[in-house]
Amino acid sequence: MAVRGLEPEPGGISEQALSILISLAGGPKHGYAMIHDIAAFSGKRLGPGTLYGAIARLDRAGLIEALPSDGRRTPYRLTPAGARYLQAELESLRRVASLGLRRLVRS
Amino acid sequence: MAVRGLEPEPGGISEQALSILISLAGGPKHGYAMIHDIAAFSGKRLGPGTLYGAIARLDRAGLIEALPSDGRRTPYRLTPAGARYLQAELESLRRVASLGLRRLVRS
DNA sequence: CCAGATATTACACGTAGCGATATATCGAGT
DNA sequence: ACTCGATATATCGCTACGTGTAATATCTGG
Repeated sequence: MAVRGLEPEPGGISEQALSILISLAGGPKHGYAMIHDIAAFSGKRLGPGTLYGAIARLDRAGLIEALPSDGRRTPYRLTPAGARYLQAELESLRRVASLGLRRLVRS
Repeated sequence: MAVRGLEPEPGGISEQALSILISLAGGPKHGYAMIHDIAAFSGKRLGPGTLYGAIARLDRAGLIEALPSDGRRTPYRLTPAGARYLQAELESLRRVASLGLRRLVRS
């Protein structure tokens, strides 16, 4: 990661936290719904510890924010800063992944 | 990460460890050379603690292996398992990054 | 021959990731 | 109405990863 302290920049965020942002890019969701969404598009199922821990950190970092809760569910959505951050991160990721794949075919 | 225990699969690996694999996909390198290569293609400079820690874990996991050292430098290369793992990981990553970007433009 | 780049090792700290566990509520079936 | 499984979140503790820093040694250029 890190979202160390408060800034979204320094070391990047973990793949798990990134999954949360991607999930929220598809529209506001509460935690449990993210688990299913993320499992659907990435095949990886986050445990509750990972999920709610990461949500709390992303919230603190200002990349996501809570919407009014109905008591049982607390939905979250991307903040504008979160959307900007996610886009930059994904573009960089896609670039690096493509580079790696090009290197692999050569060898 | 993880490379938890020994298996390459369970939770995926960190972005830093992935950078090492990508760097080695471009040919065998010793640690210090990886730092420069990774900085060149990703813009992120790994500290020695991060780098050599991750190298040790990847070696233990069987994704990379050491080549004969000249005493001062110890080069590493991808193992076949490491190459297979890297390819699967990068393809999945590129898929997910593209999905995230598609979701972003819609909103 | 001296300074800076190269190259690696070791150590300690903070914290993220994760499983396990606990708790409570909702919906479907009987 | 009752039960069972799915839904939904909170919390705790362990492991180990990422990181900076410092120490060490060697090679190279001026």
